[in-house]
Amino acid sequence: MTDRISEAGDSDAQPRAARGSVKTTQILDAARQMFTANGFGATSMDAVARLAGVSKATVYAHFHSKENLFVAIVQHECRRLERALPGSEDIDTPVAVTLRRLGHRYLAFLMSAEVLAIHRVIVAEAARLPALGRILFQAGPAAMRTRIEAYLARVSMRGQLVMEDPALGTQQLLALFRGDMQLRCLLDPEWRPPPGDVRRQTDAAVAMFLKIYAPPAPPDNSR
Amino acid sequence: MTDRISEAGDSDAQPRAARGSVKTTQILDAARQMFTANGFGATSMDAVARLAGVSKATVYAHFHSKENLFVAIVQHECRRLERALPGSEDIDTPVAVTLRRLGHRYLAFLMSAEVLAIHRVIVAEAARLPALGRILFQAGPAAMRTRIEAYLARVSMRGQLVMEDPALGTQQLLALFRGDMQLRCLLDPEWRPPPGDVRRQTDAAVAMFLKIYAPPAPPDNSR
DNA sequence: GTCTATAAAGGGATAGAC
DNA sequence: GTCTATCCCTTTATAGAC
Repeated sequence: MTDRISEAGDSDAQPRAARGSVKTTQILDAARQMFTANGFGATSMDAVARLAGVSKATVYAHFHSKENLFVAIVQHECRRLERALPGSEDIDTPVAVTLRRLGHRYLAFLMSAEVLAIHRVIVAEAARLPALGRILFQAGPAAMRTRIEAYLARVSMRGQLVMEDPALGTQQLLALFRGDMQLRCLLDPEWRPPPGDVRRQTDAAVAMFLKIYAPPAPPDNSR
Repeated sequence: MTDRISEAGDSDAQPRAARGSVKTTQILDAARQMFTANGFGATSMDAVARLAGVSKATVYAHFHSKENLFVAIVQHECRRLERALPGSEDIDTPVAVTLRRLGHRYLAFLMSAEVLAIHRVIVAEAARLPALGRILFQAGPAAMRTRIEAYLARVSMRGQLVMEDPALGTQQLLALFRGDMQLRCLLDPEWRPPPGDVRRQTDAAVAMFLKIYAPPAPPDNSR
């Protein structure tokens, strides 16, 4: 059990050397590739060092241990992910259009190779590093939920939707977007949604959502 | 990379010894515990042998390799899971009641420790053993979908629901049941849904579902 | 900080006796 | 089939020179 993880990992997952140094970047990049491609257990520090073009001792000079490096990677990826989340700023576009566009971008994001990879590696190690899962959940699903909720609350206030509980509505909308596509991609990496299915799924989700939450008799100017 | 997996694994994941033998059962049981608790990479054959109370050579006498043993475990668990899926047989109970009960059992099932564990270990190794992911998806989500779809089609034929596309309706219903609870449990093993949330979520899902698919003006005899 | 070389430990898998 | 003992390899991590 070489890759058993003792605790919640070192609290400082920072490189010991200068943060922006060239080698540090090379190591982080190589580690990201290896960890997301092969997972924690199947990635050796030798392989990381080789891919980064440095010696193994250099890797250890920058990161105390393998777990330390892993935590640094995950935190780094979470920051990237959070920045890449689709927004929904256009308040004047018809709600249906915004929601469809949002769903499309959300699904494309969720099922991109990078996001699936980070999900996989987190799920795999979550039992031994619970803190990482929480970090990812906050940076990903929770952040997304907050953004959508704010948007839904805003258009509700403007009377474009009738929604008592924006938190519930957000959960429902995102769940309808996802369907089982995300889980299926995680379980079967060779599976990809058939062409057109993403659009069909988002359209069906928005249609269902609006049947519930659209105001009683609005002039339908969304299509 | 000792735990890199070359191919789709041996096609026969059967023990070489008699199937029902006591030692075989002990080994399978020990391996299930270790794999689901620690994942593939972090589980050593030594540990399995020790927990099973046999020697390592005996383990190898029953299963050609570590991957072989892993595949056998996953297949075994999938059969167990499929048998444990909640059914929906009572055709005369009001639809709302059946759906609420179904959702409750579905969520309890999805978030049981055993199901989460097998999901985790599959997601972790899916990149290297894609066949396993497909097997689990067929045994789990796909099988569940088929059952619900058959039920929804049946009650639709009896006029208790108005639904053009039972496949779509099934996807929507299950997605609403899950929300983000499953993913959150996978990412953060220490997180559990707050008491009452499961019921609230299923009730909200059924309410939304029926607002869409209930017949126009039925005598509401479900509550 | 960075390298080469190596220590120390653990892993999967097998030989050979019974 | 089952055990004990062991082979052989990879892994993490470090020592010591520069």
